[in-house]
Amino acid sequence: MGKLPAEGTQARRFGKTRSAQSTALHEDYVELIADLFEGEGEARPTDIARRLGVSHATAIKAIARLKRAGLATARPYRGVFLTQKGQALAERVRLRHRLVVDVLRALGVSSEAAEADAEGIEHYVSEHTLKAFAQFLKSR
Amino acid sequence: MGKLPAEGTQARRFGKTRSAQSTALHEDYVELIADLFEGEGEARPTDIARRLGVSHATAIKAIARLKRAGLATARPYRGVFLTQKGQALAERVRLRHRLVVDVLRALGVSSEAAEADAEGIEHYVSEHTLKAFAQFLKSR
DNA sequence: CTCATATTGTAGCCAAGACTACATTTTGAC
DNA sequence: GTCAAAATGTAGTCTTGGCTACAATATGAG
Repeated sequence: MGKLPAEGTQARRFGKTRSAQSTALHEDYVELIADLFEGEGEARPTDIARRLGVSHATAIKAIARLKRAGLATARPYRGVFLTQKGQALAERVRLRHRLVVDVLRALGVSSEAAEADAEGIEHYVSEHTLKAFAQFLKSR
Repeated sequence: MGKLPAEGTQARRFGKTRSAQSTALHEDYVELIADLFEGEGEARPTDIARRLGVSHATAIKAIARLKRAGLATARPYRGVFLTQKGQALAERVRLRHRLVVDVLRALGVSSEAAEADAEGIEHYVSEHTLKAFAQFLKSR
């Protein structure tokens, strides 16, 4: 880390994005695991992999990273579970996702496109912007 | 590549995002190089690195990837130039960036947050959504 | 014209995220 | 209860994007 921009001539964007990238995948996995729990009652690596469109090996490695990050627990052949921290993250992610989708739809984006785009967009919406979104939806 | 989702039970989001990830950095670099050209008349690796907040070595490697992707050319110690393809991409990216920022601001997001968030968001806004954004801005 | 300094380039390392191929467990049919 | 099939896990490889450390080239003072 370290070495913040400090911008020379024409201060501009860039900066945050870089480190945020890492978080996005965690968020996707956690969100999906919470989802599977609700729908299926359990979250198995194979289902996770299928839903994310990756190989099961990839999913398992990602789950290992979730464990390292303290977001999930998993015993061999016994499925994946979210820790409290993981569940909290899942909840936040879910609210944010819904908010982004709602805003997009309010702007005239089709439901399908809204869902699809939100999946990418949601990871980059700051708290500030999130609040503005909520405000906008309320007052219109 | 290959192996598209095909979704089992409750078809949901995910899918596109994965491959789009790779494009985002290319877009950032191309956008910045175009920027530097306008502002400084040239795009040097060190400036690029400073503006992106990465080491110059990282920037140089990224530039090599841009060259491989046919977006830029660069002769040793002679700066970086965008190909036609690179310039076209830069233009598209710039328009999109502006549109995203304008929409965010229209929704009540502060200029600073709009600029910052747009940097991440813009890479995930589809053509469809872009059109909706333009429409929204026009008709209000 | 020389030489210190700044810029640029190269090499080697690392972690993440993805894959395929192979090994191990579980599970369910029989 | 056995055994094949499905699920899960492990190992090894690749690319990307990042870093530091070191080498090479330009540039500008003098």
